[in-house]
Amino acid sequence: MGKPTVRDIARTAGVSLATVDRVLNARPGVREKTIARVQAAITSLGYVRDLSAANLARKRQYRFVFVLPEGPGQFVDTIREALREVTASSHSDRISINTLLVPSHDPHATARAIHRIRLSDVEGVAIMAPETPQVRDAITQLHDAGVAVVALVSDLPSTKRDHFVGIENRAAGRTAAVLMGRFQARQKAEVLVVASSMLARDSIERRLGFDAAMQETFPDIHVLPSVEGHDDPERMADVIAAAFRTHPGISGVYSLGSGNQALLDAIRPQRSGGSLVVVGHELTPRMRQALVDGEVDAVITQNVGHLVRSAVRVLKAKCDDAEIVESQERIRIDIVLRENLP
Amino acid sequence: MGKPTVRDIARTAGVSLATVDRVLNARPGVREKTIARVQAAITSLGYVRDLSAANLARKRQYRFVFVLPEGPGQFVDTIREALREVTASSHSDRISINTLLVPSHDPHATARAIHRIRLSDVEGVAIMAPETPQVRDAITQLHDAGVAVVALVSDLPSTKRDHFVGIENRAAGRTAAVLMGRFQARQKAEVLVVASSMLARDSIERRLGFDAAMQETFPDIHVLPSVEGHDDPERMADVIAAAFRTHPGISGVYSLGSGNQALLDAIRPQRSGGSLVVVGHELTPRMRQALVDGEVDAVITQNVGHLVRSAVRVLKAKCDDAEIVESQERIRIDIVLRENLP
DNA sequence: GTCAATCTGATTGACGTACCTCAAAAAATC
DNA sequence: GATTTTTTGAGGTACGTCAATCAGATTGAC
Repeated sequence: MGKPTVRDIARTAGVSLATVDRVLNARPGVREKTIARVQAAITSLGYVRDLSAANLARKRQYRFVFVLPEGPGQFVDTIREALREVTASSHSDRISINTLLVPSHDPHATARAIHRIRLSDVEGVAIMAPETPQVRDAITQLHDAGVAVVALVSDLPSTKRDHFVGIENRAAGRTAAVLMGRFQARQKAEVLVVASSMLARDSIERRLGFDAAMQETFPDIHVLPSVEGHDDPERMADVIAAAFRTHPGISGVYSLGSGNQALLDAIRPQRSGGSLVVVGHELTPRMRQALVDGEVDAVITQNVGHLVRSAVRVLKAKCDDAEIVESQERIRIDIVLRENLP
Repeated sequence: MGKPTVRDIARTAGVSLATVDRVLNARPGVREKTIARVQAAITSLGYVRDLSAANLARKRQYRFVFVLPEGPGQFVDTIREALREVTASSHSDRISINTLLVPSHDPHATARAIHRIRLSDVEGVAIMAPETPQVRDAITQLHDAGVAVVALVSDLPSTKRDHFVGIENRAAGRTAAVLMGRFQARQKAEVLVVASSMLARDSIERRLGFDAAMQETFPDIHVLPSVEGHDDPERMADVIAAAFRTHPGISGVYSLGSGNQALLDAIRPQRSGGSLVVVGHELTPRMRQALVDGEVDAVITQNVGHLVRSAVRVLKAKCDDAEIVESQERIRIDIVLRENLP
């Protein structure tokens, strides 16, 4: 005997198909007592509704929108690339994905873009944006319209988002710290922290984690105040050069953000005989190359493919209001060395 | 307009539904010319067959069998646990999974178990076992009967397996080496390698990778010949004690296998004032605890949840003969420190 | 006991595909 | 040109569920 169907439930509960249907889909017009009878039959038979048949019957479409920053940036590029892949392959699961690019660092534009989403045309939205009042309001509106919302990469904790898909950046910072500390040749060392403000919250959390872990585990390592390059190669070169001039003993560089091109270029001339440990975030093509070339020693990253797929799965689960498989959706903090490059 | 259906194809190709059906399902009785016409219509319309509707119509069931070693061992336990989860949640995707436990290290029993699988009742098999002639023959039989076969955790490269789901153990060994080397406080060091023969091939490959990377990157570190504990706590204690007596300078221990309980117990008494770097494989509950307690410095592992889900997805894809999303199915070599414990 | 409101049953037609049959048309063979 | 073979068409049923209708039954209020 195959899996039990609605027919079997109807039979064992002693009701008609129509009633079973009403119960299953929480439609009105069934007495409490009858509902209970049907529920009992369902559990006793171990019935699980055939979602694909159901979706077929109701011509269900999952329409999701991903709101991503538009600006240049290899990390966002890898995410967009992963999203393209997922978009193509999830076509067959009745899932259609649209991508909305908004200028980064422009909360108003982000909020406007979200507002422009035709609520009746969309079941779920994934948002990668810094948390600002404008964005918060926009998310509230989405949520109140019954649209599922997940925060991507950077959490939006004080909004009505349903879920956060991304890594815990504090732990990522701690991880970076431990690698930085253990990779140092000497106990005493000076480490430079470079910020490139992508998503403010992420950088701050990483920095906090980094400092905390450093202090706990490597009290002899001196972490310098962070310097910022503001995505400008020339400025970055100046800032880095200045830092190395002031602190000739620097033996480690930790890059908080993901815009690493300028930083890597700026560091290169500073490498003297001594070994310099470089730790950064996000496995972009550039960082991959840097690992291979030995320019960077470790990259803390998150699997963007997993990230995007997880976001889609979570959105879908929210729409079906199904359970989320926590262990599957937890994004791991990946440590990538040259040796375990994926 | 929605997605094109078979009807649309029939219309634009100027043939009947039956013919489209014959073409789609590669049934005989259609002229080459007509097939071409239908194919043209399919591509021009961008038709993608609705798999869930198709599966519904053909009452398709994916019946998979996982052949796993039975013996004790926390690593296999975690796999079984992950498999239980997947089994439960994939019920709704027409996927039913049975687990077959066979005594580990018994190639004949493994082969017998595989032979006992009723070929007509199964679409795919995932096997975690060492490669032996008996197993190879059994897999050949499966393959010839049209059953999809994937090797799990440990590859079976010279068999007719369709796919391997697991990490590249050589790279895992290299990764372990680099961590071991960089975590050492001094350049000169002695490292003990401990084997616990789980799946022979894996250990050998890890060892090869470990040695190679050590030699390349840390020529000053002396890697001792590996010692074996044979899963026997007392023996392990003796062997370890002996090693530390002979080489008092040991400052690193690398455990190749996954049976780490006995090893950890054996190491504890040997810890003197000097720092001892311990690197092992597989994030079992015991290893997790050891990381938290600082008994172990790094664990090279693979995400067992991902592993099992990937195996299922691959088996399903083979059955549908659909494309495999390589990037999704590549199992990463995870480096786990205390700081990035998932 | 009547009436209305509330439940329930029976039935039907989708959804997109698979698979089957039977007959008609076209092509190949002689 | 007649015969056989191959190809195609038309149509139906089924899969498990949803959604809708309409008629019938039960309930509760008065």
